[in-house]
Amino acid sequence: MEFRGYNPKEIEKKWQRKWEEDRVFYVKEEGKKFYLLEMFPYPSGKIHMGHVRNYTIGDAIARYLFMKGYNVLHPMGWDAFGLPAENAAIKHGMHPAVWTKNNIDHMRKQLKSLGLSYDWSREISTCEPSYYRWEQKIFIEMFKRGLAYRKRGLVNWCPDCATVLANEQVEGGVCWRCGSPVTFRELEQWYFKITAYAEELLQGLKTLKGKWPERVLIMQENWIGKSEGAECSFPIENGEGVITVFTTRLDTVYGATFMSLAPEHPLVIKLAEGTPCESAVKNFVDECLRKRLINKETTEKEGVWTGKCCINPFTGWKMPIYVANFVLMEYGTGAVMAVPAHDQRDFEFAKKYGLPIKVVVNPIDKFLKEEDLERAYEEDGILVNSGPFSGLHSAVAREKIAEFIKEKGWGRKMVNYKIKDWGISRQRYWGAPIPVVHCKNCGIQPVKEEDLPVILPENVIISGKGESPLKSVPEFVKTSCPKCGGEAERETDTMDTFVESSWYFLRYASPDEHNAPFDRKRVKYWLPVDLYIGGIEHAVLHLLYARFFVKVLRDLGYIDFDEPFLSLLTQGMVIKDGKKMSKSYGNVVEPDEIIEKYGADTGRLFILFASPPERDLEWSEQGVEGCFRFINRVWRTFFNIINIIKSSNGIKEERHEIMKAFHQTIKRITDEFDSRYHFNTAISGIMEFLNTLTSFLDRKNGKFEPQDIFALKEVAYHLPIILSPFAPYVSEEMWSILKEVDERAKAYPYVSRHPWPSYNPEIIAEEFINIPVQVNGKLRGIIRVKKDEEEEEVFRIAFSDPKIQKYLVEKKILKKVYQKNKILNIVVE
RNA sequence: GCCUGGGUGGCGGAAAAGGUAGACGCAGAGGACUUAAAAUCCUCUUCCGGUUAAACCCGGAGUGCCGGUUCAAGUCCGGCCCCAGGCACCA
Repeated sequence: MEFRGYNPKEIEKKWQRKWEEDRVFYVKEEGKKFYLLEMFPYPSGKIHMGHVRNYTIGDAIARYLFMKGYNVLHPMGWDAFGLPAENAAIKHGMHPAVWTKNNIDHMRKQLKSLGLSYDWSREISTCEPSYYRWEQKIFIEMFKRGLAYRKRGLVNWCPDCATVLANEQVEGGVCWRCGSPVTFRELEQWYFKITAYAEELLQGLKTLKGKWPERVLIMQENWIGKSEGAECSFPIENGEGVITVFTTRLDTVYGATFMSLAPEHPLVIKLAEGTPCESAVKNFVDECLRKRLINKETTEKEGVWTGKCCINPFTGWKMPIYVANFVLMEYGTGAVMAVPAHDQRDFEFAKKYGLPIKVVVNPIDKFLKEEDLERAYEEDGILVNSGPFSGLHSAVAREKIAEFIKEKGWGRKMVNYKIKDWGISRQRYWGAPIPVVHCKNCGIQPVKEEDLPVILPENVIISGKGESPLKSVPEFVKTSCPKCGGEAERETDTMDTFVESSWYFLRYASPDEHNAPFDRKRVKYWLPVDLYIGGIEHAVLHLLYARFFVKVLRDLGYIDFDEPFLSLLTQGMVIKDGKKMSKSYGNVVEPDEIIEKYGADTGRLFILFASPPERDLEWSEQGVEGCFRFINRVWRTFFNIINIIKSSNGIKEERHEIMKAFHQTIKRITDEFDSRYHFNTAISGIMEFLNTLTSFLDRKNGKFEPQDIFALKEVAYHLPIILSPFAPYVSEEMWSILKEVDERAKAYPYVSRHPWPSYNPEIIAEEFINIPVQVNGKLRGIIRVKKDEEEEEVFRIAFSDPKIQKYLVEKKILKKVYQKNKILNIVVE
C-alpha cells in the first residue's frame, strides 16, 4: 500500500458527500429507539465554538449509540423567529425572512462540514407557516381551556428591544438578550397559565433526580418557589374591612405588632384618604413607583403610616398600618403582618420607626428579652406570650393555630408560589401571530381552525419603536369576526420565541405531518427525548417552558408522557484567555478557520479532548495542533500496519500484549459512553494505546511473528471503528483503505454503521499484578504477585524484597494490612 | 445574604468505590535524522535538599488553609479562605 499524506480537506468533502448521497443517518420508526437531541440554534449568521462543542458532544454519543444498535433519532433545525432578524432588517433594509433564510443556508453548510450525523430529512424551521400553524392551533386550544388568557398589568419592558419580557427573561434586573435595564409598563398582555402547573412542575423534578444536573433542578425548584403557610385576615379599625396576609410563620402571630402594605396595594390610598397622613402616603407611593421604574431599589427599609390601624385578633392590639418599600405586591397578598422580634426586615423597620417589638418564640435553651435583641430571632423555638399556644414548639403551633383560625373563620392553610404566569405577548414583527381577533360585539375570538395559519404579512414597516409593526398593515389588521362575521381587528402581538422552542422536539418525530402538530404514533415511538444536550443558560427559561408545554399537551390529549427530556447534559462554555469567547473581548475563534486549517476531525477531537463536557473549555491553538499531530500519527501508523498485515494471515493468540492493550482501550471508551461521557479520558486512552503500539512496532524492528500479525490485523480492523465517533471522516477513509487488505471490512460500506466492538474481559484479565508496598503509609516498593494470591504468600514475597527489608530492619511490626489485589501496608514502630 | 459548583505541576486536565498523586496532551529542555529548515522520532520535565563523573541513587515536602477520622485522605468529617455561576427584601 503506497503511503499518502493525511489530507483532511479532500477526505472530509468526500465522505460528507457520500453520507449524504446514501442517507446514512436517516432513520425510520423501527427497532430500539434512542432520541438524542441538542438544543437547536438561533440562526444568527454563523455558528460559533459553543455550537461546535454542543453538537460535537452530541454527535459522538449519537454515533456510538448508532453503532451500539440503537435506532437513533438525531435531528437538527432552526429556532428561526426572533429579534435579531428585525434589527438586521432595520439596519440593512433586508427582510427578516430573507436574512433568516440566508443565515440558515450558511449555517447548515457549516454544520454539515463538521460531519454531524443528522437526519437532515427532518430539518425544521420555526418561522415556516407549516410549523407555527400548529403552534397557533395549540394556542387556541389553550385559550379555550383558560390556559392562555389576557390581562392588564404591570409588565417588564425592555426599552432597547422595545418589547415586553417574561419574568424568566429578566436576569438580575436586565434584559436576558441585550442587557439593558428593564423598566415597567402597564399593558394588556397575553399570558400562559404556567402557575396552574406549579405543583406538578415542582413534583416532576423529583423524577429527574440523578438524570438532570443537580444545579438545574435546584434552580427550577427555587424559581417555582413553593412555600407552605397560611392566609389570615386582620380586621381594620372601625369596620373598614379586613387586610389579608400570607405568612409561613403563623406561630409568631402573637408577636405581630404592625402591618406593612406594598406601595401598589389597592388599600393604601383608600386608608390614607382623609387622614393627616394622606399627602405623605401619596408622596411615598409615587416615589417608590418612580424608583422601580428607573430600577433604583435600596435595601434600606422605609415606610410611612397610613393613618389607620387594624386589630390583631389574637391579642386584641391595635396594629398601625404602614406602607413599606420592601413589601412586594407580586408575592402573597401584598400585605405582611410584621413580627419584628422574629423577622429581620420587620425588626429593622420597627427600630427605625420606634414600633413595639415583642418576643413570642424563644430558643430551646434561653429566654430572649426585647431590650437585649440586636437582631430578630428567626429560628423555630418554644412559644411564649401566645395565649393557649404558649409552650408549644413552633412546628406544632403552626398546625394548631391554623386549625384555630379556620374554626374562627379568620383564615386557612395555604401554599404560595413565586412563579408567575408566562407573559407571551411581544410587540414585534418576527414571531408567530397570536391567532385571535378582537370583535366589538363578541370580544376576543379565536381564529377558526380551518383559517389557520394566520400568516405573517410580508410588507411591514419595522421601526423598532415599541408598537407592534403588524399594526401598520391594514390588510392584516382588518378582518371579520369568526363568530358574528362583523368587522373586527386582528391581534397584532406575536408570541414569545420561547413558545416555538417549547415543543419543537415533538415536531421532529413527524416533520412532514400536514394534518396535526404531529403524528401521535410516531411521537409515541420516539418521545420522550432520551438525552438532551445544551448550555446551562437555559436552566430555567427554555427547560421550564418545555416541561410546562409537555404537561399541557398531555392534558389536551396529544401525548401521554409527563416530562420531555429524560436526561440532560449541560455543557460548559468555551473560554479563551480566561474569558468567554465573544466579539467584545476580541477572542473569537471561527470554526471555519479551524476546519480550513486542520479539518473538522481535528477540531472535534480537540473539543472532546480538552475537558469533560460539563466543564468550561479553555481554547488552545497549540492544543488543537496536538490533536492534529495525533491524527497524523494514527494515519501513518495505520498505513504502516496495513503494509505489515497485507501479505500474511497470522495466528491467533488471545493474550498477546497488543490484544490486551487494545481490549483495555475498547473497554475504557465503552465505559465512558455508557456512563459519564468524559471523552477526554476516552481519547487519552486511544493515545496511550497508540504509544504502546508504536513502541511495540519499534521494538519488533520489522520482524513479526504470526501472532503479531494476527494482533495487528485486529487493531487495523477495529481502530477506525473506535475512533469514528470522535473523528468520523478520517475513520471512514481508513476503513476504505482497510477494505483493500481485509475481506471482512467489505461487508460494511461505512464504518459509521459498523457495530461497536465488544471487549473480551478474559483478554484483559491479568495473571500477575503489581502490588504497591507501603511502610507506614509511604510507598517503598512494588512486588509482582499472582492475581488472587493468598495473603500469607503476598507478605512472604514483600518481606523477602530487599528494597522493602531495608525499612524493616530492627523494627517491630505493629500491623499488616493487605487489600486483596490492591495494596499492602506494613506498620512499624 | 442564601443556594450550587470548583480550587491538583508552567498550562488543559487524570486519579469512577479511601489504596502507587500528576495518566494523556500542551509548553519547555536535551538529543537523533538533515547541508539547513520544516516534519518526524527518542529522552527528561511537581517542588526542595543531599550523594555523585552523571545519575535511571538517597532523603524530605506536596492536591486552597487549619484541624480530625483511618494502617492509609486529592477523595470522608468539622471550621475557614478564595474563584465562578444562580437567586436575591419571597413575609
